[in-house]
Amino acid sequence: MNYCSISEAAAKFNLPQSTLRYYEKKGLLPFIQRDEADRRLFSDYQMALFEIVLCLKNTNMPISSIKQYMDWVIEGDPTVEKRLEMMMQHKQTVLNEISLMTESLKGIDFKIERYTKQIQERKQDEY
Amino acid sequence: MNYCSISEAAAKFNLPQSTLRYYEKKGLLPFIQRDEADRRLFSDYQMALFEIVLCLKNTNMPISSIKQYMDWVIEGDPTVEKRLEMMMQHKQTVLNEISLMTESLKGIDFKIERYTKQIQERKQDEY
DNA sequence: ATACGACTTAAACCGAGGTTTAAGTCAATA
DNA sequence: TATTGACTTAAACCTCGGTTTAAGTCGTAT
Repeated sequence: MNYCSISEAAAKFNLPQSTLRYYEKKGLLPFIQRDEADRRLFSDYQMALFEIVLCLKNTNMPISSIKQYMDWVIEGDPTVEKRLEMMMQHKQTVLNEISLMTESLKGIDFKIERYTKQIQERKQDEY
Repeated sequence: MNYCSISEAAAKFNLPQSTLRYYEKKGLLPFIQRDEADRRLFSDYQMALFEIVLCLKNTNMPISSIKQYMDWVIEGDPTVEKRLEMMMQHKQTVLNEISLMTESLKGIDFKIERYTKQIQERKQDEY
C-alpha cells in the first residue's frame, strides 16, 4: 500500500500538520499507522476517510459529531442505519443553513443597489 | 416614534437580551437611547439597522467587520464607497462559502446513497 | 561524531462569540 | 412601606476549534 508522511498529508489537504494531529487526537482520523520511529503513516484509506471528514467539516458539523460518525464507521455494519440518519439529518441542517444565507444575501444585495445608486447620483450632480 | 424595551427587542429577534447588550457594547447597535431609569429604548430605526446586522451575522461576517461597517454608517455619506466595496466583497465571500458547502453536500449525498443501498440489500437478503 | 531536519508529545495558550453571575437601581403593585 | 419584576453594570466564565511552545527522539548527510 501507499503511505505518506504527515507533511505530505498536510500539503495534500492544505492544512497545518498541527491540525491533523489535533484531529487524530479527537478521534476524527482513526487507524493511523506508525513506522518504527513512531511517525504517522497515512494510507490511501486514511486519505479517503479524510475526504468525508472534510465534507463534514466544510459544512460546519461540530467535531464531536464528526467523531460520533467516525466511531460508527469503526463499529461497521451494525451502525449503517445510524449513519444514514445522521447524514440525512445533517444534509437538512446544511440546506437550512444555505437557505438562511441565501435569504440574508438579499439584504446585502439591497444595500449594494442602494449604495450604487447613491454613487451614481452623486456623479451626475457633479455636472 | 415607537420605542421598545430590551425584552421586546430580544423577543422580536429571538435572541437573548444578553446578546443585544453584548452587541451594543461591541458597537454593532449604535445610538440606543435610554429612558430616565437608564433602560434601553430601541427605536424603529434601531430595529431596521439591526436587520442588516443580522443579515451580516447570518452570513458569518465577523463582529469586528460588522462594527467597521456600522462605524461607516455612522460617519455617513463620505463612506458610501467603502460600504459598497465591503458589501460586494462580502457577497463574494458568502457565494464562495455557499458553493463550498454545496460541493461538500455531494460527498454527503454519496454516503446517503451508499447507506441506503446497503440497507436495501440487507433487507433483500432476509428472504 | 555531530549537526540538521523531520518528526514526536503534553500542555499551555489563543481569539471568537457569547453567557452567566453578582450586586445594584427603579417603578409599580399588594 | 415592603416586595416583586424588569432592568442596569462590570467582570468572570465558558465552549469551540485550533495553534504554539518546549523538550525530546530519530535518521541521514557532512
